[in-house]
Amino acid sequence: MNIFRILKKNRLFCDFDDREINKMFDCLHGHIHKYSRGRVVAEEGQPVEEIGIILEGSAVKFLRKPDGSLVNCGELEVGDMFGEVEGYTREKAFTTSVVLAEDSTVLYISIPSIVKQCQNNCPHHQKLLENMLSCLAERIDLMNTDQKYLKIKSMRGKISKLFYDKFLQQGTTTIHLGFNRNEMAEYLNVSRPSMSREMINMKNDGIISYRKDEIIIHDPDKLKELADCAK
Amino acid sequence: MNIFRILKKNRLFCDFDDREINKMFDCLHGHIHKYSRGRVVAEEGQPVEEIGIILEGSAVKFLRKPDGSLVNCGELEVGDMFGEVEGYTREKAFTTSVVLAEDSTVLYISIPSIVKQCQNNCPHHQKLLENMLSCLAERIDLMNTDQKYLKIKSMRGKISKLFYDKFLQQGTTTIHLGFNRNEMAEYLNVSRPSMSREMINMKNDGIISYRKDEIIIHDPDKLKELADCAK
DNA sequence: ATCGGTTGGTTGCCATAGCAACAAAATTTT
DNA sequence: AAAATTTTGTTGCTATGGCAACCAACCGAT
Repeated sequence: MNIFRILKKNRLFCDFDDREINKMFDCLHGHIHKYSRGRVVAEEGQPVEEIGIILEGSAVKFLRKPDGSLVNCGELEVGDMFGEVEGYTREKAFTTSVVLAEDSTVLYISIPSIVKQCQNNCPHHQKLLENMLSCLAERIDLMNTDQKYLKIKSMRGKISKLFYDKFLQQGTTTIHLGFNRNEMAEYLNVSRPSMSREMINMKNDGIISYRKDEIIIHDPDKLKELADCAK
Repeated sequence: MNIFRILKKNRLFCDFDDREINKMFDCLHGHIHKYSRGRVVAEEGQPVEEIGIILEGSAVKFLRKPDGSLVNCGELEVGDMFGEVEGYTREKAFTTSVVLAEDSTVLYISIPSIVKQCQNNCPHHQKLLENMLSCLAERIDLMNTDQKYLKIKSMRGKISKLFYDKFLQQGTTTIHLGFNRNEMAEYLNVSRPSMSREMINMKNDGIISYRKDEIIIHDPDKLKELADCAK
């Protein structure tokens, strides 16, 4: 495990070199824990003490519904963190529980030490701070995007906007989703059969064709129009 | 206009006293502009130079759709700010346009100076920083809430969750919405007639009754159940 | 090759919510 | 107070999408 390589996947540390990260370790009161699969490392409603970063393994975020059932509401992979949002709210309480999906290693760093003046007068500290702000700001950006899909009412609109956005991102008429059908349906908050049905319609209309994860866009203009006028 | 009183409505400055705010004015390169109604103070896609805070007047946020039409996507009142999210993303570009709805006064503050070490070694600076982090973190929290409503598929589920949340917030079985029907329908992303129809059904089922902005909850348990099992 | 397991495709039926259109209050303006 | 405007209630019709259920294809392991 190369901890530096892992941390550079994280928005907080992405633009630091190994020496700099090493130096900051102390200021941030970094410490590492190993856990086995199934361990609950964050409990919904409980106070957030530190920010956790997954170094090895993976985790699932859960929301506890009042009837006691758990709803999966996201995954954490290597390099992902938890507690970095709740840690800076007034409540400072976890809004989800985090359960390790496999044996995992977690790095913890102190929340206040990111904003506090560094005693060692470490010049990287300010950069870290900027990264934390970016991290939150960009998350807001991302959530705005997600909301757009949710707000579109028609199936064709949702699908078109998703495909068109991928088209713009990837720049080719053959796009890769990075979703299987179930995940895509869940992301768009629709049922898989209904989504499938509409994809067939769009295929029949000559707008797209597809095979598994690969979508071929035959009529980008039409797709754009559908994506744009979708409310 | 009491600028201090206004600024204290803002999450950034809410826990400072007048003297402290005054002192920070320089560090933040604060400067004030007056504009007349209709002035575009932020243009979607353009770089964010500073954070703006409305001191007098109000503004509307717009998204420009590709066909050129503008979609209202939020209002700014006295004490609200704009650019505080985009200013900390990598792109540093406005994601919406901000147009003043009346003659207005705007206070601008510098974006980097919030994270930079204060030359005057101003002790309040760190507090400000924490507030900025809170501001973003709490926004994420809020957006998570909004998303919950959007993800619920049934009309009754949406309505029930909204009312039940208000019930928990306000602590009384008679709640005030702070929405008219149009706004409520827009917030829930549904059509007003359909929403109205379902509210009538719920009234007939003896769960609620209402008159304008005032909702009386007759059966909180039932409402809770509906809100909870809503997917 | 055969067997489970997963993923994707397909269908019919039905409840739901959108929409248009109008009616009735209620509130603001004159 | 009357008029105008906004807000809310009401309705019928229809398109849409959820759901259950099933089939087909694919994939990795024995």
